[in-house]
Amino acid sequence: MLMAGADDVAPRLIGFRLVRVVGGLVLSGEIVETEAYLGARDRASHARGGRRTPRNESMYARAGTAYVYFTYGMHHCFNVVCAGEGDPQAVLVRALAPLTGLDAMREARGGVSAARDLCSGPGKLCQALQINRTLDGCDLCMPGPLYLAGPEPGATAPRVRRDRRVGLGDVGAWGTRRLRWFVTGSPWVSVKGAGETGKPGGPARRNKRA
DNA sequence: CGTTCGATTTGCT
DNA sequence: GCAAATCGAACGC
Repeated sequence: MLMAGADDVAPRLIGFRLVRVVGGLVLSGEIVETEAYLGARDRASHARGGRRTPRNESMYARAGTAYVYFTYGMHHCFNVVCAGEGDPQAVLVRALAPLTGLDAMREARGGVSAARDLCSGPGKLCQALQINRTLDGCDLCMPGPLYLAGPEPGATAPRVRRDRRVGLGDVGAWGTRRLRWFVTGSPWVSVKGAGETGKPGGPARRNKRA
């Protein structure tokens, strides 16, 4: 299931649970928003052009490996590597509906009180679940400090909507492809470009300098 | 070795 | 709406 193209895995991960075990506590949430990064050909990917560096090495690992990177000098983002070894495709997890360990999440988030603000963004959820580069490269398919679990038994499959990816620079046509998936109407998704208006989504943002 | 910039978040205008 | 925060990776010379 995890070994497939990122645009196939991303929508399927919606509804899965992300589980973090730390300090004897279990912090977890249901995945409600994902984005696919399609590998060497994808201009928005860290592996664009086949780039392979110490930072993105995990993207080239086998399906089910975690890719955690540090950005903007202060935030971490968590991805699920999903293609075959040597094929750097990954799914960015952008938001969770918190399930367990809410108090620990609040503390890790610096006293943020609103549950809505705990995991509604890729940087937020990493802070809430204490995910950092020490977890880069870990196996997400086995119970451990960080792993994936299927939807809760009996859970109804959420209605999913798709839209363009968020926060990209100028990546040409790759900026308009609808490679983001999220639960329709969910209050837990990242606010920015939530796409609940029904329109296709505005023009690609952040085109600094010509 | 210097410069640019980022798969973001937050707070202020 | 817009800019600051903050630092390492990537890239040019």
